[in-house]
Amino acid sequence: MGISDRKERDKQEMRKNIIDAAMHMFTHEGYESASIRKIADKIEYSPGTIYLYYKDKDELLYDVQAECFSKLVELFQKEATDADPFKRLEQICHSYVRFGLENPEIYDLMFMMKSPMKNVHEHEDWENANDALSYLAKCVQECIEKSLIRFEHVWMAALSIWGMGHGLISLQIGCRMKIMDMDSDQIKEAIYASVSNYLNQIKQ
Amino acid sequence: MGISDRKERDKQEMRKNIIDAAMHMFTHEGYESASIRKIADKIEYSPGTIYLYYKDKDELLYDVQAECFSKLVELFQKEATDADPFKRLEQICHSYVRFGLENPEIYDLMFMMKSPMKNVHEHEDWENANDALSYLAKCVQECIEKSLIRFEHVWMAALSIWGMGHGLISLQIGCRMKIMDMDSDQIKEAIYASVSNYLNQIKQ
Amino acid sequence: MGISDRKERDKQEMRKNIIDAAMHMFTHEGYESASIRKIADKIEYSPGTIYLYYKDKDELLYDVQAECFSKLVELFQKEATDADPFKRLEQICHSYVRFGLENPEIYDLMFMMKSPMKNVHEHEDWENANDALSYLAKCVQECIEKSLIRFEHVWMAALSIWGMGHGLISLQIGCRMKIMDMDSDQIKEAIYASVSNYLNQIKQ
Amino acid sequence: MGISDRKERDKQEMRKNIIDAAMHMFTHEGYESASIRKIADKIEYSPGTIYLYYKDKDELLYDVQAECFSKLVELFQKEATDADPFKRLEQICHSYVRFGLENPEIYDLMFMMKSPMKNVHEHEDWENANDALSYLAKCVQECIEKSLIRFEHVWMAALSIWGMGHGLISLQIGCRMKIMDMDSDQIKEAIYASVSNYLNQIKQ
DNA sequence: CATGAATGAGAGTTCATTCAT
DNA sequence: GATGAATGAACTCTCATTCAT
Repeated sequence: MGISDRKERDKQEMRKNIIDAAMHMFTHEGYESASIRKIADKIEYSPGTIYLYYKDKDELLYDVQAECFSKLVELFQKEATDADPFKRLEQICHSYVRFGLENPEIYDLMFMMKSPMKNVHEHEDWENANDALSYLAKCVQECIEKSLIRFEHVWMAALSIWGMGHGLISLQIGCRMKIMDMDSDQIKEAIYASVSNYLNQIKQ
Repeated sequence: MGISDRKERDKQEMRKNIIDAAMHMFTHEGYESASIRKIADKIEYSPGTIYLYYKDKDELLYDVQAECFSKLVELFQKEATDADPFKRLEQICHSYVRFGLENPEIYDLMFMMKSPMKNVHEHEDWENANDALSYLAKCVQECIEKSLIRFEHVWMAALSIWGMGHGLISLQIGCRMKIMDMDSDQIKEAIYASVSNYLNQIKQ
Repeated sequence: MGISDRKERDKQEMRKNIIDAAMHMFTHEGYESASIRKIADKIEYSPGTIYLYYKDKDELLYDVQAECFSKLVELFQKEATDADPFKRLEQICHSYVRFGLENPEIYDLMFMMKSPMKNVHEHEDWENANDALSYLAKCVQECIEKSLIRFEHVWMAALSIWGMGHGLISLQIGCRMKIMDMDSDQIKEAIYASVSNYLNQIKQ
Repeated sequence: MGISDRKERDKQEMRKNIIDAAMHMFTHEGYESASIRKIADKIEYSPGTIYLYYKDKDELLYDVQAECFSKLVELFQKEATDADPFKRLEQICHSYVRFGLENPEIYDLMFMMKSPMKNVHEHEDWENANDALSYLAKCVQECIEKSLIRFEHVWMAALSIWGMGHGLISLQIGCRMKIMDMDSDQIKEAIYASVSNYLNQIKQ
């Protein structure tokens, strides 16, 4: 028992190394640099070794994504703690937007790239996102229970709020905000303002 | 005069061919198939020929994007014609969402992929999107002038509406809706419903 | 007669245009930019037109080379005019070296690139270089006749002097002087000094 | 230890294969045939394999150049061994000229082509050439110390001798000797004669 | 005379992945 | 378990040249 435990532990450790290296490449050199070879180089293993732990690149990216999500959850747990559900909702949204704008490459991996989603099959769960979205969903549920927002269904509220936040962030990451006649800082301000404004609109 | 006219026409026609081929590949085989080689193959020309009309792939994609936007504008002009600005706003949103959900690869090219945006430099306009977004902006402006929606600034209203629509569509295109416990059709319904709901929320 | 004369004149004029454009590209953008297409673009003709005047690129380059040589001869005629043959020899060498160091791309075309020489066949003359090298040869001949240099044969003297000058210039143009522990200016000084020194050595 | 040694040996062997193939192509098919693809074909590997050993073509060519230089040094060590420094100098020059005339494509790579020099940056050493030129420099130094040649500075003597030799060889390789009214064999004779004559001129 | 669209061949390079060791 | 050499297919792009008009 002890032996197979250790093996499992070793395996997890190695996976962790791989993931950390990949995240570092994403963050610091852009997702275009995150090739299997370069990740392997970074941890000083051979490319082949990666395939002992992941069947293909998509699977690896899925795990990297998981790690990113746990960072996001940590952020929520640190920054979105107000007792008042609506205020907490505001905190969640603010953290989410900041996370996206400050970590565009990682946000891309989490919410935009198709590759990591290839292994989440129809009728399966996207486990990576569960905790983060539950955090939002629970908060939304409290808001609804206390009639703090103009929604009846939790799922529609959560989806709408997420949609609004994601929409604004991803337009910016994808350079589509160039159509607004603003510089980069102004755009970021506008995004924060739009989200705040939206929350005010749904407040009741 | 006639000659140079014809030449110009021929040139435009060829560009049109290239764009159509590229759009076809996008739509039917996914954006991964949209390599210069494959596009050239499709129109039965050599890869080099593409470079007589476009200086690089990004420039070509930018033009394909333009074509996509003109389809979207056409759609608006056909489907979003109600005299009442708020109803027209609803029509615009509905058309936009349907366009995105029915043409995911093309929507990707228009609003998500980075490549075609590389030739839109800082402080420049993203001309491709002008007409489509003006269509929305004008409608929003009328809504605000007639106090039909709970917004003061045109740009914030337009950005928010676009953000919400884009957010929901792009989450779906990027397979992130897998987290919702619904099948594909239910998700699409949920997106339409969320957008409608949002419009009701901002109605005043 | 008049008509065919004019045609010939026109033809020469066109060739001159092509050559000038090519030289300009060589000088200002490097020989790598001197593609047929770019030359044609520069004179606002089509690539095909070039082939009405030259059977291939090598032939064109040969003509560009001719133009370069006439510049060199002009330089000799302006700067190498001393009545004393040995002093004139010094002037010739100095002008030649300066020409090479100041116009490396053109020097390359004249004395290093293989392409323009492809149309000078075995047992044929390299006409382009005749005037420039005659200028040197005549000067050398006078030097020998007046016993100013330690050579008996004109051809060997001319070949040696040219060899020395060309050797030093082409090593520099080809970046081989990097082996000397000197910066760019020092190297150029060293080249001038070596040539002067050589002339002193052969002086008698 | 033994294992990593073998690995290193294997790696060096493979590099040697690549270099040999490249040299062979240079020698027998001309430098235009020395594309990555063709070199890979020759050793029956895929093009990508080359990039496991060299980061780009310039780096490969630089290594091929190194190999060429070691051949030249070998030649010096075999043929330029006279105890008398001046006689050794004559032997060096003779070997150098013969090497150049008999291996024009390789000489081109060593002393004329720009590509392999791209990785020798400003203020860096051109290591490949060190041994060969030291061989010359040491000999020249002895000559000067024993007052056998009319030079004071080692570097100027070496530069001049190299310049003369290189000038004559490279004019011939570049087909510029076509201007001399001689056939190929006569030209080679003339080059040897000119170099000998030069050495006599600087003898004191 | 001039066009200029088109070609075909080729360049260097990068990638995810495999597999004998 | 780990290696790392090797693959094969793909990529974007450039070029000298041709030829129907």
